[in-house]
Amino acid sequence: MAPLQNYHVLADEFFTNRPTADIAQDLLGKLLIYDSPAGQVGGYIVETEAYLGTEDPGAHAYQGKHGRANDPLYSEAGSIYIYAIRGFYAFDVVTQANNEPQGVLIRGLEPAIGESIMRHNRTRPGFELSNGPGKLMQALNIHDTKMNYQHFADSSIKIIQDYAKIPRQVAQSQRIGVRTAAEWTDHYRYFVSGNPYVSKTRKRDIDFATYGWKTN
DNA sequence: CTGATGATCAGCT
DNA sequence: GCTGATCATCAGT
Repeated sequence: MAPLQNYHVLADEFFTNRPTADIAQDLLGKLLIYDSPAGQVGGYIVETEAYLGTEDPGAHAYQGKHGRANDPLYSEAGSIYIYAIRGFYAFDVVTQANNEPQGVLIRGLEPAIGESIMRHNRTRPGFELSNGPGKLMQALNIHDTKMNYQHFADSSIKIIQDYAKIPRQVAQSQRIGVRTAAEWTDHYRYFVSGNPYVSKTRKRDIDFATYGWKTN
């Protein structure tokens, strides 16, 4: 797909007024684009995780934790929250109203725009381009938190409503790298079943014919 | 190919 | 100093 000039970012209402778990599922198939210094890059969201605020033992805002690093989570819906983890960076969309620190972690991207630029940003071959939260940030060439607090309406990163794909089947699992009580572990990671850019996908589970998208 | 292990660094205490 | 919403490597199928 060639770089896009005409599109509509997802409205603020997309990120409010319903459970963050629902928002995380509806983000699958949406196109994320980034106007990087090297040119426009982007891809389809294939894996997400929901983080549900102060009650969620896996969330950065658990028990009201609130500091400089996670403050963007407390800002308005549709804002960007980037954080550092073990030498890498990861990317969240903030959901719900101000001061309601919920968000959706973007964990996998199927490249669609500027793939050659993304490949140049990563040394690993094949699907390892962007099948994980830290990996996709390397592919986008984002290595800091400077875009924190920016809103999709006026950021060089955005998630748009045009050109979206529809998953044939959305699968769910426990969240990766989060170990908490059982009631919080089962249902908050969502992914396009059969898509190879989903992290931890086994080769035999890839649907090479459709990559897990509806084709008609 | 798959599962386990060590590396690594920003942010908090 | 310590702690991860992780990644690349390696040894065993």
